[in-house]
Amino acid sequence: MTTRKSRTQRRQDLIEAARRAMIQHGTDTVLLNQVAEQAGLTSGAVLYHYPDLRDLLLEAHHAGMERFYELRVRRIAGISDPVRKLVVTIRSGLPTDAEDADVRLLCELGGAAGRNRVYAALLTTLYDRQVSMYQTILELGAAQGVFRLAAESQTIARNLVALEDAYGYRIIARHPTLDVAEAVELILSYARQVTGNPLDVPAEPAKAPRARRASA
Amino acid sequence: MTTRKSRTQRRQDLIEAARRAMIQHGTDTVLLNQVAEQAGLTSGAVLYHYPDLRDLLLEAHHAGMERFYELRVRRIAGISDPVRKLVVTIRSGLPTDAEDADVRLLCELGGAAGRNRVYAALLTTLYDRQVSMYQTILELGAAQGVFRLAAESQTIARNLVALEDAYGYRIIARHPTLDVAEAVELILSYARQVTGNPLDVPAEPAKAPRARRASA
DNA sequence: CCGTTTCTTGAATCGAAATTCAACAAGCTC
DNA sequence: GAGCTTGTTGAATTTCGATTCAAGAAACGG
Repeated sequence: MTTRKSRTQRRQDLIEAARRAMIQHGTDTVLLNQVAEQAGLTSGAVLYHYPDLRDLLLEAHHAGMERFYELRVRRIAGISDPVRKLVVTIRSGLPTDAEDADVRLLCELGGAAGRNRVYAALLTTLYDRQVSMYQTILELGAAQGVFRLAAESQTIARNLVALEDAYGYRIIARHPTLDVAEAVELILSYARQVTGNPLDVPAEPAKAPRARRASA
Repeated sequence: MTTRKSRTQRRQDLIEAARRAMIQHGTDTVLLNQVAEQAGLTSGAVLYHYPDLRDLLLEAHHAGMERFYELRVRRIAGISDPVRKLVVTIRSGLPTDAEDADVRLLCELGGAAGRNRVYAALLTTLYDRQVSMYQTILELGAAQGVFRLAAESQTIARNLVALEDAYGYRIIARHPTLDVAEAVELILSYARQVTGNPLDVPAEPAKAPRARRASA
């Protein structure tokens, strides 16, 4: 039936399938068969590659996180203006909408982190990396005299990431009056106060949006 | 074996048992037997009172949320000084530590909200109520001339609640360098900037801490 | 006390999903 | 293209938890 594939290729496929399955059915309610279905295989085949489903789920979460972070890094890679850089970073930290697959997965992870130390560690790492990212931007801007920081860069950076996270949850939970645009404004309100910069950057023309797997 | 109890009393017990069980095993991986065990009953008895386990879980989440909110309201009930009020409110929005039962349950809820509309609605309501709470405090302080608000009260209130939420998650996930005291400082940093008030309030002497059920 | 209602148990049943495994197919090497 | 390795299936088996239910114990009202 299904064409045979190389070990590494199939594992990659399975990780993607697991991501999709988890977003649809939940990190710890997803069934082996649901992952198999997403991959277009049978449960036996999945088990052949991952004798313990939990290993696969962990790898999938890891990959999802990595992808999310890498995407953000890539988005600001070419930008030199600190103001523009900061604004784009803020925008890239929020889900595109309530269906955003990457962020939904992260929310899932957040819920499980209270019970699962490995997931907790994963999220902690992501948080810290994002803080560093902001910190770099802030200090660069300060060095160039564009920002006049009203607190330590770490404090600001931590708060910025915290705001992103929290609004991510709200958006995923479909808050009726708190959409993406509103969340951006709320975070910008803080960022303006604390950088002493109006942060006037026109909205980008909508480019290719981030992958949206949860087509349910 | 177990002593017989009145309908309402037993239902109350079951809600508490469900709370404990969910914190230990996860909102949507908790087993009927685990709830029964927490209640010191058999699965049959649980089913007698709640033919559908999901109803019980929902009530338990609802009760947990209500308790969390009510506790916060009660904490600031007697305080008239807006500065003190604001600071106490900020402190009461964070978990006492990584084991804090109430907040762990809320995090669970957050993770499930992406898939479960009812849970999402529950959290949205809680968020909005907390925003109102802050908004009242902020406007009262502004009216008294103690605060000089640097943005709309709703904007500030939304950001304050968002920060609390996010740091709650970090603390529950045991971030190694972001403990409760640090989180309070981070939020206060924002609150100071935006109220134009130094918010100098000595730490309360540790009173009876919030219930900590997750003794696992 | 006696009968009734309410609550609880424990064992039996049912169902769903995980796990195992023999057979088979598709590449790969020489 | 024969023989080996690797990947995949599908059905059988096992496991585990939910569900049902007959029976019994505790309160309660007269």
